[in-house]
Amino acid sequence: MCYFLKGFVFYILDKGFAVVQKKLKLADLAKLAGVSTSTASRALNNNPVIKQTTREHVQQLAKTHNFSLNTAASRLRLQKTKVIAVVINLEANTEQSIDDPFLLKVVSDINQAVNRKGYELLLSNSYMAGDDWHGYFIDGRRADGLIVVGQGKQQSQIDLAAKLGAPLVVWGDPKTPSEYPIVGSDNYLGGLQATEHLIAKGATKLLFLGDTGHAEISERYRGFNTAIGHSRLVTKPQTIKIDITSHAAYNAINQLLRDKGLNFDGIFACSDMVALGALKALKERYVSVPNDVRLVGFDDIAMADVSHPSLTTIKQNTHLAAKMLVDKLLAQLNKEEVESQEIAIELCCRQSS
Amino acid sequence: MCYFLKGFVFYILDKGFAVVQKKLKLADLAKLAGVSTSTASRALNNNPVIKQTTREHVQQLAKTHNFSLNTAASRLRLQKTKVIAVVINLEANTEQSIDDPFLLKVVSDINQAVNRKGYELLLSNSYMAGDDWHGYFIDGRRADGLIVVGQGKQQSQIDLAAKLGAPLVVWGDPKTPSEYPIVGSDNYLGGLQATEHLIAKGATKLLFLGDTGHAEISERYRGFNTAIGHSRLVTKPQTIKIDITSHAAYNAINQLLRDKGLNFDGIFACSDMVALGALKALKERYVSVPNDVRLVGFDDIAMADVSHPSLTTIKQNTHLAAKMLVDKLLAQLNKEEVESQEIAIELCCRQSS
DNA sequence: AAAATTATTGCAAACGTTTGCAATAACCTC
DNA sequence: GAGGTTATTGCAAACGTTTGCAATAATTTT
Repeated sequence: MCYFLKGFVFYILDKGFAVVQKKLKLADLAKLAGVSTSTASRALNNNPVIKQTTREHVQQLAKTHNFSLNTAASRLRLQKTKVIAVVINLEANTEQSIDDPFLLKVVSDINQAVNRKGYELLLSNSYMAGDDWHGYFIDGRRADGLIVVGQGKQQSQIDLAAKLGAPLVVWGDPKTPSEYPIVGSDNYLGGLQATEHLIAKGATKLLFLGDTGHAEISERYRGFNTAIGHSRLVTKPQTIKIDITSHAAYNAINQLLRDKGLNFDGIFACSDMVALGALKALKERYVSVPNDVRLVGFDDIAMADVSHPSLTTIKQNTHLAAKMLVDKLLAQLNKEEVESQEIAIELCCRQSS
Repeated sequence: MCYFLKGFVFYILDKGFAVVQKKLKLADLAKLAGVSTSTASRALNNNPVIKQTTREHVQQLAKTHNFSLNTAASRLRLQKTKVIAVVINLEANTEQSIDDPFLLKVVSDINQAVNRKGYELLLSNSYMAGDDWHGYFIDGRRADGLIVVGQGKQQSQIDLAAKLGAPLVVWGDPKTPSEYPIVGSDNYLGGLQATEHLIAKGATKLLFLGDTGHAEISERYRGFNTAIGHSRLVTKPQTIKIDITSHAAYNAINQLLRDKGLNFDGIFACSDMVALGALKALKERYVSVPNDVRLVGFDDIAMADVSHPSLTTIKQNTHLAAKMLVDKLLAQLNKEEVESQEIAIELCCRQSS
């Protein structure tokens, strides 16, 4: 085949030896179809003002020629991008890292939810976006809206972006008062149920493992304390503040056992990774789980089910949460009012308790 | 403050009650600086042809006004996006899912490597991109290049995109002959070392667990068989073909133990998730690891170290691989010739063997 | 069959950058 | 201080869409 079009020639060599093919622009496609650029544009967008047969003709031609619109031009003209930015909001220093399986699961679920709505996903972080997220993403026309994963310890960047008018939603603790919608699990109830479960299983000397500086985790901690308050049998609980990593948990439990011996019989870990780190330390010192120590985690990551003993945990419904996040963001783009929303959690009772 | 600019007025209310601020365009910034648009553009790009003081003045002004370029316009004009698309290439049906921790780790490492080079990351998949990746990403000006994660079982989409001239690199098995560069671990050597290790630890009845239809895994399998060929003690090994998930592995080992009893004493699992699934099944039936069965995985995901017994595995250097992928892609954008590259693997000897 | 209505198309401007080229300003050199 | 060189700036076009409005073609009404 060989086409001549005003201004240039392009070849398609079917043999597969070489394919030199100048990119078709809409004007070229229009010429091939024998219509004006505007008609071609409308035809591709299935605008009913264009005659049915013309629409089909142009669309057919676009398909056979593998035509794709230049999104840069389109975005410039339309002032929207059909892109949603996901910002992983983690403290720069140590702490829970981007490698955290739970966070990645959240991102993956968001990705699916975003795609289902016909949007693309720009994966980002504060390293790229700097401090002024509104400027970078919205003014910069990189995305139409933001999904922030993680409230972080201080929320100044989120607050600023929201104040400047960036459409945004946050994965975090929905009980936090805020100007923007927050979607997340009922962390308080999760903490409560986890701890009640530990107590029901006979634990009386409880240990909380996690970083209460986090909004979400402080709610889980509140639930922990409430449950203990309801019980007469439980003596004064311990709290060990650690980074949200399995490694930190492993070290913390090791040290505790070394220093004070086994002075607890139930652990509520603020995340599954933390629980698994603790579990490893316990097993290495031949502390039986669940006989000597009952253990409950949070998240229900894939590993929870695969570990031995499998991990009792509070399941976070990331799939549903992702859908809610995207729905609320799109509603905002649509100028609707939206509110924070709590996602129900579920106790998954397994072998560790 | 209150600025008057030809055509509109905007206010910045410092009290924080409301911020109504029309987006500055380059022309506005130029006007504020008292220079032409072209000078402003060059100043922002730090073009040395512009006087030092002018450059600083404009840059300063841009900073105080939180100016950001409209990337849509910029991309249209420059014909490049400063975006790299990452395509997760998974079979639609069951199989290894996007939730797989190892894959997510790879994506996360790529994200970092991409950012370090000043590019952004568009996270995508065949659901969005359809069949014609070149058309969608490159012609559509969504990205300047593609990183494909996973060769998939058939590579028609990758081949097509490459043939059409899309700058692309693939995470996969670098020994596969291809028109495009593939970066990945030395899977053959990994399989070889893993299996030699099992044999060295005294295993004689070996079991391979995984899907040999995959390019990478078939290489690991080749290494497995080579190692066995070198040994006199090992009797005819078994191969169980399963999806690359812990669940499938758990079921497979359960069924094998039920049907044939413990007829193996060493397992080479094609991935850590598979190994962990197998481990769980073994522990539930009180088969001791490593005493009765030695177990080696592949990947070295975070869980490998946290499981109990911790998992001996072949570590894939995803961090380095991600850097190589990005470097090679950028080199391609730079019209340089690039080749496939093998990343060294490393045996991580832990408790399971 | 003319007039009025409706269906369909095309013209041209606009979106906000970047850059080749021309123009001017500043500086040297003799 | 005239002529030549260099440093600095601005004009205007171009990137490829989409869309308001005007224009034409097709259809209906009278």
